[in-house]
Amino acid sequence: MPTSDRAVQLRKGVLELAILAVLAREECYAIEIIARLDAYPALTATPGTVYPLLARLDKAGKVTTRWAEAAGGPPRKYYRLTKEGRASLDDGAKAWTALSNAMTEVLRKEHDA
Amino acid sequence: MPTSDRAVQLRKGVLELAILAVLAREECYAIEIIARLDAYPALTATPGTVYPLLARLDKAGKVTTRWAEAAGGPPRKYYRLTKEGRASLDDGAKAWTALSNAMTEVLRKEHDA
DNA sequence: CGTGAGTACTTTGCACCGCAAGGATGCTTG
DNA sequence: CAAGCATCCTTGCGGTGCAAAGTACTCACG
Repeated sequence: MPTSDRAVQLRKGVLELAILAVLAREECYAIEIIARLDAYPALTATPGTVYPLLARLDKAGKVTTRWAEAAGGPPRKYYRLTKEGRASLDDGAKAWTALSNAMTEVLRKEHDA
Repeated sequence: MPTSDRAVQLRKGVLELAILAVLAREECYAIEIIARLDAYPALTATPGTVYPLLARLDKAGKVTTRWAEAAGGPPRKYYRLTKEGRASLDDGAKAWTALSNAMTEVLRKEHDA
């Protein structure tokens, strides 16, 4: 196990949000996304996680894809946020904030008390 | 909004932590825990979630249980945090903080940018 | 030319979690 | 005793993250 089992569970649902956020900045291809997330140690993700997730986003209409030839390597599949994707990101950011605030409060009131 | 709701996914792994935090304050029985969590709108949980979760905590040695007669109702099963449970809570709180900080940062840098 | 290294995409199968729905039991009150 | 409430527990489904393995394209080098 690369990370504790708890971290795996905590990440559920969060990675989708993180990826939407990354794509909000600019169009990316999968490995680029993974590299960006790697900048945040708690958010590292593997291809086995990211590719199915991107496929889901595509199917849900939250992103569009386009193939582009790359110099010195196989073609890359770029993902771009749609309006729906942007709305989903905004929505998710609110849900995250609500959850984050609730947890901060419960940990402070109950745990530290 | 069955299980496909984003909030449902975001909650994964978080509820265990929230329950450990509640039990850190004082011994509780299941319905009491649910009521406490209800004070935090983002953390409401149903019996179908809480009972299996508590059974897991028990099996993992993070809590101990004891039956107590209750005036005006069936006996209640009280859950109390063990040392391991306390350690798991401290550990989880750190993992949560790390994830929370990472998400806050990624949302700010990528989303708002 | 062909072999290997590096880049990039995809699929499969497993383990875990939250939840709705339903069921079982004990205590109280009319 | 019947109705109602409080409390506990189980089953089955859908969704997610992950490791592992597989495919395909390009370039460098002998």
